[in-house]
This record gives sequence, structure tokens and C-alpha cells, in this order.
Amino acid sequence: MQKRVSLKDIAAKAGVSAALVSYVLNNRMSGRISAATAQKIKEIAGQLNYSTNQLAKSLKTNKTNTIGLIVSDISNPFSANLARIIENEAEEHQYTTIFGSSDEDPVKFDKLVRTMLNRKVDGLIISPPAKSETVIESLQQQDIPLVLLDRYFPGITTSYVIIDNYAASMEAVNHLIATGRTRIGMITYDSELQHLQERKNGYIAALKNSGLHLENTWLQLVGIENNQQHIEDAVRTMLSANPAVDAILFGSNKIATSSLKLINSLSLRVPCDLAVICFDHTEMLDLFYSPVTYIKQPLEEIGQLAVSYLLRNMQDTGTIDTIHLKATLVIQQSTKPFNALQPANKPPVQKTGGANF
Amino acid sequence: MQKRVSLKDIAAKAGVSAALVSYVLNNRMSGRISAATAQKIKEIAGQLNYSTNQLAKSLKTNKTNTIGLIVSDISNPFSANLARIIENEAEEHQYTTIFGSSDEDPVKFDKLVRTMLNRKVDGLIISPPAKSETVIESLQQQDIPLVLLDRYFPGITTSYVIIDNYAASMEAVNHLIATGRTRIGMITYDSELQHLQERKNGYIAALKNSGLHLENTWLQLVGIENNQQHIEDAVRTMLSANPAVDAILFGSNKIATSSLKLINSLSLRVPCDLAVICFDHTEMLDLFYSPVTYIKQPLEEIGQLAVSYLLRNMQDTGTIDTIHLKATLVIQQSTKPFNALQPANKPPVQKTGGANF
DNA sequence: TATTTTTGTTTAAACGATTAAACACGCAGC
DNA sequence: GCTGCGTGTTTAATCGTTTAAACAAAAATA
Repeated sequence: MQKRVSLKDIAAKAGVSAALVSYVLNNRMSGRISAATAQKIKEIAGQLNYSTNQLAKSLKTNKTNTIGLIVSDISNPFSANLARIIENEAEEHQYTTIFGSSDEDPVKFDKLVRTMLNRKVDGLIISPPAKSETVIESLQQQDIPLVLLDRYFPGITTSYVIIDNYAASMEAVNHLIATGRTRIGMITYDSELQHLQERKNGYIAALKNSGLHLENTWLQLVGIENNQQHIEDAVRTMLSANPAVDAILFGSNKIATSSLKLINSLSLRVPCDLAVICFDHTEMLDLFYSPVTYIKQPLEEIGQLAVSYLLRNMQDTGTIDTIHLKATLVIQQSTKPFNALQPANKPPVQKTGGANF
Repeated sequence: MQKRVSLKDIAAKAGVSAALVSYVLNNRMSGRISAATAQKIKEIAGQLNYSTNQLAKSLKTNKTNTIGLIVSDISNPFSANLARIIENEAEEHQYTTIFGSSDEDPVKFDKLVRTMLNRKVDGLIISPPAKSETVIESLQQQDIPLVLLDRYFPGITTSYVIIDNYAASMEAVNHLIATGRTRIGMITYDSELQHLQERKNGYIAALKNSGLHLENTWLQLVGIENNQQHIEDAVRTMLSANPAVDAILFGSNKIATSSLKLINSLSLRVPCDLAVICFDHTEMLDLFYSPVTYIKQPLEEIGQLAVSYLLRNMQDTGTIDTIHLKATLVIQQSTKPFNALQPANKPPVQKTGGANF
């Protein structure tokens, strides 16, 4: 196996002690060491292609230069993009990132946290699932530097980076109202997670503020396991309700994907028969035959802040940084105003032939 | 900071030596240790909420139970899905996975490899960028267990898991031909990577076998940096060529996304004016107004085999396992046969109104 | 010249585990 | 009573670093 060169090997070859080699290679005690010896040691280290054993170093210094990132599912484009940004950002500060997916399962989540702690990560960036408050609290008791991402628990004081979901939902609904829709539905998760509650509440509040009616069937809650069938049922229910919705706000990109897949196969047309808005961006949204208006989270900023909060937290434990970022509504075709949809306004590239062939 | 309990703490509390605690906790020397002591030690370990310091353990045992996975871009859905599968698979064998994205840059790739080696990963699963042969060879010389993923270098003998890209391309083109297309183009990467060459060659061979003409402008090579503009130019060139293509095979999901975005905005219709096929699946493909026929890689199998090959390779270094898996063509609307496209065959849900509103 | 300071380097303990080898002790066999 | 064995446990070295402290020799100061 890999019998890599160690400090000792260099020391032996240079005729000095291992300690000295360590000092030189870490540029410690720069004043004391003779230029000649330093030079010689560096040369030999180069020749032998030495690179330090992080395991040993970490064991001694109690610092691994590793951060743990736990998201709900790394294969979800939203998480994947964020993960990528965080990985890059961490790397710029000489940190390696290790990832894990909790699948929204608090048990799996707990296990992941333990694994990461055993590996002695220096800190954690976490998107916690529901019912994981106890895990978070235990991390706090252990003084593990920690930043919550995309989610937070109102009862627990931690650093976090999230967007203002309530305002985002409101803005989306208000936009739908402004474009002439009045029967606005929402499909979102049946979850106690605070950020999802806020999405839901923002929707409800926006309707109330505008004095619009909210039919029972218009707010559909689905399980967070993302069951395609459930989501399709939800869409069908809203569309066959009496009165039926003329707009839907999707609470996540997964929900949107499943819903749009169904809508694509139905005979109704977006945006004339139905307007849609989605939380979070996916490339898919731009490729839908009627590009979908969406709520855009500032991923770059979220990732950067999460890392910088964590770094600060690691320097002096106890520091708490929190921020609610603003999401922006990116308006596309799927919410074209009703009054722009008259036959007279048909786009020039108009073709006969439907969407299905 | 986190002053976790160590073996010594348990030993002290139990009035035994640290060694004994280690033996008990690892179920070593089961025959020798008295049931009573074992019981007591386990209890105390539980009380103190002990969990082993992997750093120390790894340093001693020279085994980290970690595998490194390097893909080109973890935020690409193809990589993300594969990563997820590998993560799960590894976890089942008590391995933690650490990821990295090379961005197709051999320098960045080399750096990633070094970082992972310094962290003493037990093995690597790698999707190597072009010009990284030397890195791979150096890994081999160091006897680092290694499996190449999705790609391979014909000149280097390593374990790998890939699909038969040549056959996949051929099958795709043959399908296009069977559906009545004769002017078939391809957009793929201008790369020396073997698997991309094979995709290209499969396309060329299929045309040749069928005695079809291949216009110069029909094979468009774009840089692997995925420049949207380049890809759009390529599409425009093929469509405005004389004669213009009536079908396009996209060499990757990124290329497909960029191309379809453009096509979506043009006045031509899929599949009547243009048929399209894509390498690799994305949800986006199902959401395109004419769901896109694609070449499906058996991701589950790829991930599982990669991990299992790596595990074997770690057990006895030197073992080489290679496999070319078969990709399957999933036929959707975007390649509907010409003869099925007559007005008489219009689907029932047909609506007036184009794709653009 | 004697003493202190500076400069260059080494010693040795430590991080938290693993593990071969040693040890102590009771007990069976001859 | 001596030898040998089985059982239960401890000793001590080791993995590859870091780092405070000690040391020795040279340079500066008195």
C-alpha cells in the first residue's frame, strides 16, 4: 500500500530532527532557522514528493479543516447547486467539504451528524429535517460550530441563512393577482418546518389582504416524500374543483416538476387557462413550453454567507449570525397577464399544432 | 470546544486499562474477556456517550473508511444522481464519501486528488478530465485503489465502469433513421476523451452503415466549457445549412438543455420539423413540450458496480474489473415517426395556440 | 574574560486510538 | 511440587504530526 514519506524520512535524509522539518514546512519560527537548512529541507521534501498526513496533523492540532454539509438530497438541483457553491467557497478558505443527504429523515440525519462528528469536522452547515430539534440542541451543547441553511427553528438560537419565505410567497401571489388571477391555489408540503409554514402563510395572507376567497380545495398539502401520485391528485383536485383554480403556486421545485409533468399531458394551456409560479429555479422551468415564473433564491449569497458565518463561528464559538435574504420573483411567460392574452396579441411565431406532437 | 470522552476516560471510570476498553468495544478477543468487565465497560461507554475518534483510529489502522469521488461537476444532474447512488452504496458498507468537482480542469483535478490522498481516502472513484492520464498513472504507481467512472483511457489498465457509448450512439441514430429522418446532425464536445470520441464515432458509423450522407456542418463540436452561445451557434448552423438537418443527437444533457432552450424560442416544431435525442436523462426532457427521446444510462448499476469494484480493489490491490454496460434508448415524442405525424393522426387533446403563450 | 543573549536545533510528550507481547494467577496433570 | 496451560488483564510501542521546553554554540554585552 501507500507508504508515503513522512517527516522522519525527510529528517533522516537531511540529517536533522523531525521537529525541525515540521517547523520549516509550516514556516514556523521563521526567525530562528538558518536559511541554508530551511532550503535543504524544502528541497528534500520536494524531491521525495512529501505531502503531510492530514490525519496525524488533525489529531494533534484538533483541527481537520473540514466542514460537514447536510442537505436533504444532494441530487436535488437546488441542493446540488448550493452544495457546489459551498464547496467552492470552503475550498477558498482551505476547507474540504463532506456532504450527506438526510432524506428528510431525522434518524438518518442524526446518524449523519454522528458520522461527521466522529470524523471531527470543524463545523457543520445543515439543512435540518423536521423533528431534528434535539439533534441541533445537542450540537449546541457540545459547542459544535453550526450554521443552519435554508431552514431554522424559531425556538432555537443558532446562526442561520435563510430567505424570507413569507414575503416571497406574498410577492408571488400578489403578482398573480396583479395579472388578473383571482382563484389562486397552492401545493406545498404538509410539514411543520418553519420555512414551509411561512410559504404557506404568506400565500394565505396575500389572499386575505386582497380580499380574495380561499376555497378549501385550493390549498393542497402533500407529503414531503414527494410522491408523484399524491402531487398529481392534488393538481387534479384543484383543477376539477368548483370553482377551479386559475393559478397555482408550487411550494418546491420537486412539486413543480411533478405537477408540470401532469399539466403537460392535460388539455389545458399555460398561461391562458392556468398560471403557474414555482419556488426555486430549475433549468426545466425555462424549457417548459411556457417558461415558468419562479421565485429565485440568491444561491451564491446564501452559500457564501453560510460559509462565512461558519468560519466566524469557528473562530469564536458563541457568535450568532442570522440573516433573512430576499428572494426575487423572476417573471416569465407562465404568468402572462390575462389582458395580454387576447387573440390580437398572439405572438408572431404562432404555429398551428398543439403541444403534443 | 468539543472535549469528547476518550478510551482513557472510560478506562479510568471502569478501573481498567484503555487497551481492555478498546478490545471490548471492538469485540476483539471475545473469548478472553470476562463477561462482567465487558458488560461494565459497555455500560460506562454508553453513559458517557462515547464515540470513537476516527482520526486516531485511522492513523493507527491506516484505514479511513472513506472513499473519494471526483466528478466533473456535482451540480450537473447526471453527476448528482450518480453521486447520490454511490454515497448510499458506500454508506451501506460503512464508508463515507467525500466529493469533489474537477470542472474538467486537469490542474484542479490533480489538486483534488492530492487533497483526498492527504486525507488518506481508502480509494477513489474518478471521472477523469482530459489530459489527466499522468495523474491516473501516478495513482497506480502508488497502488491507490481506483475505479474510473463513465470514462476511461484506452492506454491505461485500470478498473472502470462505463457504458458502450459507441453502440448507444449507433442505436440512437438508427432509431432516427427508422423514423424516417435522413439528415441527421450531432452536437457533441470537441474533446479527446475516449467516451466522447466513441459517441461521435458511433454516430458517424451509423450514418455510413445506412449509406446516408454526412454534411460537414451537421457534426458540430463545441467546447466542453458549455458555452451557451457556442451551442446556440451550432444549432443555428445546422438548421440553416443547406440542406438543413431534420434530426439532432445531443452529446450531453448540458448540450441538450442549451439547445432546447433555443429551439423552444424558434418557430420550428419538434418532432415534425426536427427530431431530437439526448444523451442522459434529465427531468427537463420529460417536460419539454414534446418529451424528448433519450439514451438512458443504468445509473444504479453503474454506481453499485463502481463501489463494488473499488471494494474488491481495496481488498486485494491489483485486481482489475472492467465493464461496458449497455445504455437503453427511451423513446418519447421527440422522435415520433414521420408517418405518424400526418394531420389525420393528430392527438385528441389538440388545441389551437402555439407553444409561446 | 565572564556573563548574558541570541540563534539554531533537538528532546520528548502529546493527540487517541490499536495491538503484539508480557504478565499474573489459578488450576490441571504428572 | 514443578510444569504447563488457560484466562483475564496490562504494558508499551506505534501511527505521523505538533510544540513547549531544553540544550548547545555563537554572538553580544558588560
